[in-house]
Amino acid sequence: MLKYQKIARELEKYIEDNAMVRGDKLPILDDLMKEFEVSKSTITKALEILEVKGTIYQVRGSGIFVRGHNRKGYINLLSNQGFRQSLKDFEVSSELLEMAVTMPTKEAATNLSIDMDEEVYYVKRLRRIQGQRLCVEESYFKKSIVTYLNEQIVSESIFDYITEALNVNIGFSDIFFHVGKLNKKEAGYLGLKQDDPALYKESIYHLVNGEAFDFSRIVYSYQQSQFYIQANNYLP
Amino acid sequence: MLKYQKIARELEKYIEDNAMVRGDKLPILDDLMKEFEVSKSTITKALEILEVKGTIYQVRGSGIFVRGHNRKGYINLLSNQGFRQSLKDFEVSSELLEMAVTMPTKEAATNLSIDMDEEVYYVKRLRRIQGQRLCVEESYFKKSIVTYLNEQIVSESIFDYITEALNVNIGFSDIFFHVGKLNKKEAGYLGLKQDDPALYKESIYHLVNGEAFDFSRIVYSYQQSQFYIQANNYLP
DNA sequence: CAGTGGTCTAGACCACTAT
DNA sequence: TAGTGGTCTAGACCACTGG
Repeated sequence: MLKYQKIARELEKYIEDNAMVRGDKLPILDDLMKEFEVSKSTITKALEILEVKGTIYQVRGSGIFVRGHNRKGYINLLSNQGFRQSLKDFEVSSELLEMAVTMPTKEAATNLSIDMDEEVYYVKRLRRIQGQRLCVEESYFKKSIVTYLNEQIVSESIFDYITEALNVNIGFSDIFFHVGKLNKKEAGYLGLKQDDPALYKESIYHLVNGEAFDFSRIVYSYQQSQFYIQANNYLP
Repeated sequence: MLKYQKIARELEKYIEDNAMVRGDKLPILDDLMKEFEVSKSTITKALEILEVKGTIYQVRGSGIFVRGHNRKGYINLLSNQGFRQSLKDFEVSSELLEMAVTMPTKEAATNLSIDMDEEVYYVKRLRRIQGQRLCVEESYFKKSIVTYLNEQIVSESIFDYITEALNVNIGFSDIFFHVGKLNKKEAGYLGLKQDDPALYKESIYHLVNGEAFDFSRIVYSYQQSQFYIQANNYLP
């Protein structure tokens, strides 16, 4: 593991362990350099990661402070490692509805930039949060990248498996969403009524080399879904 | 202006001017260093900004490539400079519904971390996109930071004014959102029916020193609002 | 193996904050 | 004005890609 990654993780742990909250001050740069026995740039890089993630903010001439927010029950929209990170305090479960090796739909093929005769894993799951139905997710994984899936894997975190067992490096993702009305089938899955509001989210995940490997479409129940994002303002 | 900011902007312009699309290759690091006559780290910093913004992605051993996406009509959820950046191809207008110097609501006071007797500017606007009603926005600006507003400013981009004329440096923002059903009043503003779906978005904007200065609550019409985010995956 | 991006260092100097 | 974070440099060495 890289030095700056390790430092970033340890600082996150430090914040967690000391139950630090918004506005609390972290040690100054000089002390962090001495503590971790690295150069200033390496500390800076670690802090930058935490800044981008929304964990801290730095104020020139003043110090390094904990960010975070104080609303409970919100899901981090950008946390793509399943829901593990943002909902670690919640009970999240997955019910497998369907799984198959198949050809992609036209929509999936377009979003994955593949031909319609290239095989994909299709996975459909109902996800619950603390027993309540949260969303229905349909995913298409390129079989050339995600070479194997089974019921066991799919009922846990697919992304953990992909990154750890298959050693796939995820680079970036494009997320699109809009609000709409549930159709009858969707409403059935979520235990709601037809025409009830819903959030529709489509994500395209890419490898570090830019190749798309996963297209997913999620319909969130309007009752359980509250999201947050922590943004930074670059380039004034 | 800082060197790396200038370089980042010029590279954005280069991509734009050459109508580059996803997958197109930019000059290699070495050439960029020579072209801009700066050190490797400075180029790296500029590229990092573009990477975080979702403009490019870098592949070790291969090159620097244009990212971007190809869906038209989507709003960048993280673009907080009004809608200028992401919707520059669209006609966006604001109709002022209400403006006053007043005391905050309890909700606004909480989110801004101020007392209920501290003055704020309250601004309520209806925003249109290509003539269609897009959203209703209510904002509370701390008067101690945003010292003056008028109808002219408010009908254009408040954020442009704040950053440029008032010289306020925006640091970061927390964004929360959920889906719900319109009430009668909201539906009236948006030209929709009661109980139609809507996206509710709350944002808290902070200065670089972490002080909250703007709390806003936006209700988006489900018909006009499609959003996107370009995310990066840090720390596997 | 050559090309290309990533990590890390040591240090100079700059810009903002708080007192 | 001392303290603290930000910018920038020059260079060594590492890791991945692709012919």
